[in-house]
Amino acid sequence: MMQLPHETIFYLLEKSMKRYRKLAQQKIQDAGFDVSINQLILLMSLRDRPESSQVELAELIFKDFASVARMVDLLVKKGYLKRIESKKDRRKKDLIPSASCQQMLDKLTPVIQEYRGLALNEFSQEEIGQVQSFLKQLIHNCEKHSS
Amino acid sequence: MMQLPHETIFYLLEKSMKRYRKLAQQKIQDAGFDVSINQLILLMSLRDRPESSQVELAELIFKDFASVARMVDLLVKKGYLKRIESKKDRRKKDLIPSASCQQMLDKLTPVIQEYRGLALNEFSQEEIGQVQSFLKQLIHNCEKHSS
DNA sequence: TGCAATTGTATGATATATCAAATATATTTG
DNA sequence: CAAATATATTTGATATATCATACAATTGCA
Repeated sequence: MMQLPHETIFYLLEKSMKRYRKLAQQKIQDAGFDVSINQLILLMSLRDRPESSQVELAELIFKDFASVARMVDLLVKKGYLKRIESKKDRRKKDLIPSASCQQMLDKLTPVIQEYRGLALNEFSQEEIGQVQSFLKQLIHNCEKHSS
Repeated sequence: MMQLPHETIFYLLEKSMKRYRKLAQQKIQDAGFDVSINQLILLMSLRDRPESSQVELAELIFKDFASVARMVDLLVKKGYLKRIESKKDRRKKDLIPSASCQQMLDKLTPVIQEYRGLALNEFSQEEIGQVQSFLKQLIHNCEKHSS
């Protein structure tokens, strides 16, 4: 007897991510900004580690190199990033945030804190910590059994 | 002071889903089948509720109507489903699994149980239950604050 | 009954995910 | 140093996600 997909914890994981992303996207949009959560995460990660290559960014945000390359394309088109050939390693491109990018990130800080808080409302640090441990173990299990 | 994206629980959620899907997809492929996990979940849900409309399927698997319509397209092309105009409600299409679909689902049953088991290895029912409660509350929180 | 609102599906547009392959540059190694 | 290998990015192809729109059929209600 097999559990149906929607009865398993995996579908709750998926559903919770989707609901969270929906909330986040809506709050970002309500605040008047034209970035997706994915793009925002990329920009925040880059702000934290300005030297990151696209490969490093991809690892940091669990995305494929190809996805990152295309997200950077879009962010360049939107005027939030510049791609400049690196002098140290000419395979690489330095990713330079524009002034409008910085402004946007600053203005979005309270928005991000708001939706994170709404999602995690009423949870204790202990609870969150327990779930985090669980997820880390789950990730470890999956990685152990897939190349 | 704001946590960086990759320090939050949301990124562990995202990462764990990706790792799990990767494991599952690989096991399905190793078993010699040409469906994605998404397609498999759709087919399993449909097997459980053969009368489902595409709208109901979409709700069941947390996907958009448009996604489901396109997934059904692909499954029809692959020969796993037939779309037949419903007699009761001519807006609807009845989704009829082919014999090869049934066979595939039967053969995949142990595969699915295997990768679920690998991912959840060493967790107790209590732990899983706690995480499920957490996720349900998280989903509820997000839904409460987004339309 | 007849029209308005709703429902089920399909499609278009764009963003992202994933795999594979191409290209350019760097690094290693014989 | 030259050739093999590795790394960083880009691009192509296809699947999926999301929003919007379109259209047909159904339902609800005046």
